[in-house]
Amino acid sequence: MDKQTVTIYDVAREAAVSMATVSRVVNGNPNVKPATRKKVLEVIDRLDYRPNAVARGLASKKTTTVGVIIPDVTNVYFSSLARGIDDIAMMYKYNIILANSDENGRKEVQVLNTLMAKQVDGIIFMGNEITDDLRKEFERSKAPVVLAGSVDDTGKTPSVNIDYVAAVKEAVKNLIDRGSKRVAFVSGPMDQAINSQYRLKGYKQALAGAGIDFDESLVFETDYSYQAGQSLEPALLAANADSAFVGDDELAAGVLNGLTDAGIDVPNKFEIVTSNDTKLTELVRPKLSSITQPLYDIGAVAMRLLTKLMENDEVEENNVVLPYGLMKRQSTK
Amino acid sequence: MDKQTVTIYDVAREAAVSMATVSRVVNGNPNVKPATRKKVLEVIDRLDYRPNAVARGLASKKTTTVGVIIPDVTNVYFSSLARGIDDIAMMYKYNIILANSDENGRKEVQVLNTLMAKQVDGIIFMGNEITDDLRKEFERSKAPVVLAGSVDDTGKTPSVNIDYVAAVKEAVKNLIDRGSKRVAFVSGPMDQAINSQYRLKGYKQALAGAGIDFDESLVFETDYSYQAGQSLEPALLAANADSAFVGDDELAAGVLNGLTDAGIDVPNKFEIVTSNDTKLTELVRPKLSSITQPLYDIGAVAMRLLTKLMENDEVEENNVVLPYGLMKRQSTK
DNA sequence: TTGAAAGCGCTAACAT
DNA sequence: ATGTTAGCGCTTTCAA
Repeated sequence: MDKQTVTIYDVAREAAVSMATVSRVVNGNPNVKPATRKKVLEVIDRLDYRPNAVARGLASKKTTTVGVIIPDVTNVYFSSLARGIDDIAMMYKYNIILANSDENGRKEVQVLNTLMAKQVDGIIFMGNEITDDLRKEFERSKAPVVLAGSVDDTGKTPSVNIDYVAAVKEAVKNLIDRGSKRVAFVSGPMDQAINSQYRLKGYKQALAGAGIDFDESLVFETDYSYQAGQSLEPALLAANADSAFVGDDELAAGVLNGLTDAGIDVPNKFEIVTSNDTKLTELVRPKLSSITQPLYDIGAVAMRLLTKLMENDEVEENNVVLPYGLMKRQSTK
Repeated sequence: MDKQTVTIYDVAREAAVSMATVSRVVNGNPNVKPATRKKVLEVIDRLDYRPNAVARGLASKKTTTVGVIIPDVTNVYFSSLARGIDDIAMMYKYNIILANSDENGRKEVQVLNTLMAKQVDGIIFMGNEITDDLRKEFERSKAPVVLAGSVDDTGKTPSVNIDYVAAVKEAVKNLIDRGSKRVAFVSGPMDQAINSQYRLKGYKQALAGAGIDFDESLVFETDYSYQAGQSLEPALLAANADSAFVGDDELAAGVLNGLTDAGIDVPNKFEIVTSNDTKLTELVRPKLSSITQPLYDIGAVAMRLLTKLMENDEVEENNVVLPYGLMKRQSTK
């Protein structure tokens, strides 16, 4: 009935060798006489034998799959990282189990547990609020964990990022230097360390550098959505802001369009600089000036770091910081 | 050294029952006396026992993971489907192995093989060129395959789509009815059935319905990228087109911006209607009018269909067609 | 309601 | 260079 599955045993019998020998040729072990190898290969081909990765995983305790936790695949920032992760994973013969978390702590812990149950060899985590619960899970995981584009302020978890503080500082300084008197700080949830500990810090440093007092009323905490940005226009104007640093591109696109649709001239009356340099920045008009980040590379380097951790290779630096840049487009003068 | 892994055997010993009993309580088998269940649960908790999904997979021949082949996660159309897939998968306790294919036939076949080697219980395939090689793989797979947002013109593979012919026909008819004399057909690769067999057909039907002769020079075959669209502007004008149907949103955004940046007034001098109704349509200015598709649902329904196939449930219809719509925004009059 | 025991398909010592 | 033989950790008859 069922397409009869061919096992290593069948191959061994047909080729008149032992299972061990078949296993050796399948795994490229050099200790096989060319003649036998040829014979075995011939039988494998004839029977159309395909090794069962699950059985292999049980016996060898390696599944060659890694778990990837992502807030939302639909967000271009994260999917860009994911693409880098998958490409490098494939290069090193790993597969990816992808799970959306919505940055929901409960979901994250739960997913983490099922990934561990599935015996993944490693985990890449994206998400900006590393709660203690989460950190505890990371620690008791025997599979190494790497953060991609996500910070753990304790620095305990290996990670790949850019220097968010410096990047925001520079971006905001530029705004001020060009004459902006009241720079708004528009960010996602402040309970995420990346916003409260890093970006806000860079913002404050830029203000301090210019001798400007920090003004709480210029801080806009919202969620990462286009709509949220769009509806911010009245508040932004009410606060007398004349420019904004924004922590996410979709959010920034919303801010931009909200302003423009209300007749505000960007960049002449209001400048905007965003954070992630996703392709969205090129789609809108005016195009969004942005901090640039090597998105694909953040994912790729994170995966590469993970392979080293999984294979117990030397790792010089557990917290990799990749270079950022500043790209002037049309939303700044 | 190693965090000692707790096995079902340890639990059985500690609870003074057999492995079979432990297995029963773990799997919610009702044939266990409440008292024993309680005792076992208590030991599981105390030892912090976590069932090994790989061992379970080997013994039960079910891995509760499905493979998902996607052209590129970074494309919002596909990532939107992927999100629907993952949510429903999670709801039914499956995990997703996600693999990017770049719609490259060789890669697709290879990925398909590693997914089968990993004993996935089912596969969701996105990608619009189902070659014979691919179809052959589908057939010899014991795991069921479902296409999401992707057509197999032979209709042999279960799938979830909208009626592309009717949708394009209607979109183009609207353009013509509003006065467009020369509607361009801008699509991705023509070796993809969705373009050559479906969309083009709808386009031709609309022309025929209006008594307009098909003009080869109005067909623009390109790749699915923003840049490709942007650089199409001279050709579009040279062909004397006064409107365009475009097969992909990123591509359409490129066409729109290419035109606008060249000083063409959209929609007054040139109308554009796109195909996928991703969030990109709302980001650009003017906003893109589009065929609407229930993107998330296409993924969700595909995954739901797959669960039925995997569990041998009744399936009324193997080729599900979801409703489409037409959304007028600002790129059409 | 519970247990014994035979696998699932493979890897990895260990022998030879 | 090749074979023998334990497992890997679990599910699943089959008996009791």
